[in-house]
Amino acid sequence: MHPIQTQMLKRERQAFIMKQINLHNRILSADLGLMLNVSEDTIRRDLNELAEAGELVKVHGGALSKSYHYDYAPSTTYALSEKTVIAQKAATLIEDGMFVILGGGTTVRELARLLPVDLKATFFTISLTTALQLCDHPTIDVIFLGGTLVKNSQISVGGEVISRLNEIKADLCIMGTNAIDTECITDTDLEAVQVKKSMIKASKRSAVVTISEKLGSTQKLQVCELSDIDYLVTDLPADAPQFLGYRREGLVIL
Amino acid sequence: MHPIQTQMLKRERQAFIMKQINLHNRILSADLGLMLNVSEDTIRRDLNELAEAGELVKVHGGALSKSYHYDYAPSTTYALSEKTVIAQKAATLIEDGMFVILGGGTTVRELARLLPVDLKATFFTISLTTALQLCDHPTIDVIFLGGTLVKNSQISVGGEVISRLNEIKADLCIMGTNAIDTECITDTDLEAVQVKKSMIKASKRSAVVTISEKLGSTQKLQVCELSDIDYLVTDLPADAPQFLGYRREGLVIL
DNA sequence: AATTTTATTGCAACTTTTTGCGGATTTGAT
DNA sequence: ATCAAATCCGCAAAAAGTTGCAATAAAATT
Repeated sequence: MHPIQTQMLKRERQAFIMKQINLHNRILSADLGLMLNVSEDTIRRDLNELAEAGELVKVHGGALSKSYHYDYAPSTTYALSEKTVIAQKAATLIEDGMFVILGGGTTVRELARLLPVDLKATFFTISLTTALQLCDHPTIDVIFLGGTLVKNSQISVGGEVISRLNEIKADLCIMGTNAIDTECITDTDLEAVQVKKSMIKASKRSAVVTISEKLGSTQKLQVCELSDIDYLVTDLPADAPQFLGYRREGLVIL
Repeated sequence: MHPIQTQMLKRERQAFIMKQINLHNRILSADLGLMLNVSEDTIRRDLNELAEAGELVKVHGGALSKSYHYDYAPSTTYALSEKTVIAQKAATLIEDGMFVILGGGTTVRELARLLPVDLKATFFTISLTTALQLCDHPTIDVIFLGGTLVKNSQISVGGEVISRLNEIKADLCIMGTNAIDTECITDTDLEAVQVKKSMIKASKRSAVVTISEKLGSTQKLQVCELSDIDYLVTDLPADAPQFLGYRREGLVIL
């Protein structure tokens, strides 16, 4: 990153700035000043002009690419399209007559929304929003596993839920997760972790649904080992390179 | 989860925070401070700004995803203004430290919405929507009484709920009703009626909330005699002529 | 080519924004 | 009730931005 020697025209300089922006999505005024060997005042004037022309977004300290994803979609589910893909894949795991335990989270809710209309199965859930979604389905049975409600995540936890789960032997359990790496599934809330453990124990098979962004992340509390789950469902194709290290005997990646 | 090295623009930092929030639904200020290598004060200021912009929900210690918040749609509620009046009157029955059982229906949900923000009490409910509404309250405890869900009313019924209710001795029970006349409270759904009976039995005192329109109507299944309830809360003033025939020893009309 | 005009640039003084810190205060959990 | 963590408040330093202006460079005009 050496300073440019020769005298530059304003046009060239601004072209150079745009190149940097498109390359790195961000740039600091101070860095540009050094690179172009002009005062930061000049840089700022350039950035303001380019911002005015809509070429970039000026912020305190530098500028960001217009395509930079700093504008978040409000009031809609994050990464909805990915979650829809996941939900559709996960839905194929459910067959008529099954007993299925569903957890909380927006991905599972999306699954609940996309269940085939003619499916006849029995669902247990600990999530208020998932339960509400399931109530919209005409032919399934829905059983809510009551308990103390965690306000943030709107799921029920506590001994009540766990002892109920101990009485159940379901065919399948589908849950989201906060974090997953090649070793284990982890989460942040102790109570929720307890319940998830029980959900897995109460099911013949367990599926974890998650957007691929979460692959490789870790939280403080362990739900289970990766080997304890039977299906991993993400938005990626099953043969994606991101699954390196995740593949093993007995784990089906969808 | 390694700290970020290079100097970050504020906007980038906030975008990073939003990503974490959307990914993990909740995040601690302390963790963000470590990840981004800035002071917690800065994180808090960011979180407050994002909260102000409606991008997330700020809580003590960190922030939550906005996607977990019950979006109440008041426009769809029939006779909302009457129900609001009722809810406000009924709310006066609840005092700090009480154990309260809440039923389903839009009037009760409205009550849940209008609880004083500083109320400290424990609520039991069988209604998904009432429970969701209660989850928005900062200081109360909420316990959902699980069971088989009735899809159109989104309440749980069945032996499960009833045996749970048998274990509870609450101070107050507040329920809506389908019909009420000078003799008794009646309803249409057998399962729901069973649960209501148990709710009343599980409470020292019982309140029925209903819009005055329903006064004088009758359904096929009896929940209880009018004398079994302690409070009748409607949109009418307590001395309204419509209450002729309803007044009796031990029934307070609000 | 000389000259006028216009635009660009850097500088200095001043304002605003951002950030971290100490201490008072509130909050949440025990 | 008690105690530690989280938050709030004000402040001060550093960084970034703004403005006016003079010097200089580029462009236009004669």
